[in-house]
Amino acid sequence: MPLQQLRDADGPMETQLSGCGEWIEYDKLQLESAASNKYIKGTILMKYPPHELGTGEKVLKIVLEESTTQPSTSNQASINTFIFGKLVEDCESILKQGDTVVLTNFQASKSPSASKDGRHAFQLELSDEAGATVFVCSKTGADSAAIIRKTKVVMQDYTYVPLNMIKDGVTVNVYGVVKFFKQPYRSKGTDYCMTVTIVDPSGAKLHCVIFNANADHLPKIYRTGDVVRFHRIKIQEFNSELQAINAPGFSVLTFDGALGVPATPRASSKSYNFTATDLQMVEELRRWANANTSTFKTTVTLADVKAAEYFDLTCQLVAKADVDRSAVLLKVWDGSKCPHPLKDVPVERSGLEGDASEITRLGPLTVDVLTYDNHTRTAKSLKPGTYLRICNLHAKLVAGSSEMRSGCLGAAPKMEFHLHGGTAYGRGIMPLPTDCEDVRQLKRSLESALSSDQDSMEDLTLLDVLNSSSGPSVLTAHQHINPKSLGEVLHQTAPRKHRIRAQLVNYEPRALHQSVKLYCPHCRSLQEVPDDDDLDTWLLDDGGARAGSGSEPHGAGWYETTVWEQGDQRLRQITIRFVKTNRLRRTPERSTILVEGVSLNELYQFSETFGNVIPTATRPDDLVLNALSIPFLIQDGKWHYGCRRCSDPRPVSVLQSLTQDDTWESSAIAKVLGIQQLSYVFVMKFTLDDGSGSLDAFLWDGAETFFGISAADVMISEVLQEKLTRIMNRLCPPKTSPEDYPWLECCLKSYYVGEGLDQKTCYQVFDSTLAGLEAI
DNA sequence: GGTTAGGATTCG
Repeated sequence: MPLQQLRDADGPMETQLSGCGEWIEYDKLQLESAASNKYIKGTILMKYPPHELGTGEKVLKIVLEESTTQPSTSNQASINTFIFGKLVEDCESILKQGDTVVLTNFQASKSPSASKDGRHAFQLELSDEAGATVFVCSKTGADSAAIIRKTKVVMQDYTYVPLNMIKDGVTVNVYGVVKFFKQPYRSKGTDYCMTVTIVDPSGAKLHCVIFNANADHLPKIYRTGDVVRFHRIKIQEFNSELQAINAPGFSVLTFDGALGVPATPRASSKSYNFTATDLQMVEELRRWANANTSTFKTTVTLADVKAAEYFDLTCQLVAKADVDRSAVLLKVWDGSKCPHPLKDVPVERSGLEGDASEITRLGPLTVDVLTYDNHTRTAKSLKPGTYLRICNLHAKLVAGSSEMRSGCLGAAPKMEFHLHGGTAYGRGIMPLPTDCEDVRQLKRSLESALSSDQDSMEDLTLLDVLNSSSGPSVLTAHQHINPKSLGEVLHQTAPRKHRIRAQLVNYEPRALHQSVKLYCPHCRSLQEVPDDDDLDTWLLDDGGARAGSGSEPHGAGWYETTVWEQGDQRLRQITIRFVKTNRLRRTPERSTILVEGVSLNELYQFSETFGNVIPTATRPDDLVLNALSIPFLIQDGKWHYGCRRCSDPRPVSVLQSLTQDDTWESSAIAKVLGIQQLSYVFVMKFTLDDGSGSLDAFLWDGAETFFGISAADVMISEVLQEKLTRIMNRLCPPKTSPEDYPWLECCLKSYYVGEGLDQKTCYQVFDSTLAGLEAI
């Protein structure tokens, strides 16, 4: 209820306000968007006549004084307060000078008149759009008791002016499609600034300048073509053209301009009004803009960049380095290969911030971007791995200096990428959130680039892990290759494929359970499978310690909750949430449960009974996954882990989207939860010897085919673990002299790892399968 | 009730 009256008869004001949060004094106010858990109190010192905006919406200005009991000399003691929209009508008739009011869900912004009127440096802005409530405690209780109203929460009906209808001097609401924008940058004054040009089907365009002390409150525009909704922009004339500037109560929503993607508003404030009419408006503008694509820039990737062109690049940061005082180097990639010869910016490897193996692995696809002047500040703040849009990047062709010196005209000039200083043409670097449409598309390009790179002959990551860690015949898929001796193999350059015949004289790890690792197909890193002791500790630390916070997250109707106490060493509260589904038959083995506060033993027990078990933890407003060192899902007894580097975990509530259908596959669960699943792989090192030479070869990719056993299954099956032991004992028999070891035939491929003098040749067993396993 | 900017390439 936007306006409520409090009566003395109903008890002390403080009691009546319980539930409105905490009282905040004027000098503790902060520049934040509406804080729902705080209220502010004051006496009405002045009340001005309401004023109408060009939108038809009313504004009421009142001045509040902190306290009537303690006279204060502080200029913080009175504060300008602006009330917008539907709330004005009620406040205008009910509020009287001298009344005490309490305000919630207000927004504090800088007061531009503070230096003149000597009042508080901030002002308060209230609108029902932001959920503001005004409580009034009238002195003349008898009179106003008659006008207590039960006002319904009626949202303001906003009117939007077509861009060709706007007039000088009015404050209006508009919708438009972004034709040009400069991303937020620091102005020479006190605020961040952003300029936006919008267009609409009326054919007119409007230049807008938006300021805010907090860059987060500026429009979240990611690209031209985005749709924006501005509330309360003031129209004024500049250089004989109309321009818009943010007016008091300004708010903005931004939408992706693509057809068919969800119209999810990116808001400048925590609460906003969004109706079905808005949705129609967004869709209409999207249709119009997409039918007139000629007005917007086309997407350019590194593969299709032209010489001397300025373009916007959507990419991921791989590494960065300071070059000098005015330049920072960014190494970026977008999954495509730039066809031009590239100029590399010389920097010390030690000066590069970023994952060394990533820098090496992605090297052939990365480009060097030099950023200058004002952009170095942004560039320095970026973390490798961040997704970026670099706007107005200059693809510059430069003749190589050595070619110039040797007079070798005609030598291919090299391409350099510069982000020049200044903000002209929207120049700048913008980190993109991982959930935006452009990043989704970029990730697909990066993934496909990685998977087509799978066959490349280098894999530093794998080698790093192996170096730091502590008969039967074999059928090969390449019978057409003539077998070679290991002596010959050792004398040939890499990369090359060979078929060999040798004895397995040693293998590692000897403890076979250590041969199963977790592998991320995205970043290609390997990690150990967590052991039980660690898991038990992490589970109780992560889940158990916080369990029992009591309150159930909001909107929790999609599961049923059961809670009980468990008293072993320390008292724990176990929470089980049974996810409701549309299924007629709900059997435990087809059910999904969310568990919290459980020990490892209990987790094992639940996973034996229930089909899907998801360990969770409670946060104040949400149910979340635990740290990714804990499995995010146990499905049919299989423990699924997520990659800490490549996952972007979402609140567990997103699982609701699965309750409508039957797709409770681990991959579907991982996808909605934002988890990059790790797969179980075998990783072993075979020492092979055929008398002519000896070498170490890795067995991993293809190891499941080699053994005919799945690495994930071997984790949960003692039978398979015993079988693997028997296989290895057959291939490399203990208590037997080496000359009696069986001979294996298999395929080997060689590849280089490292650079320069550190380069070495490695070998990998591939495309090979053990035969005669039935007998083992 | 309004300083900042007010789209307009390029030193590197």
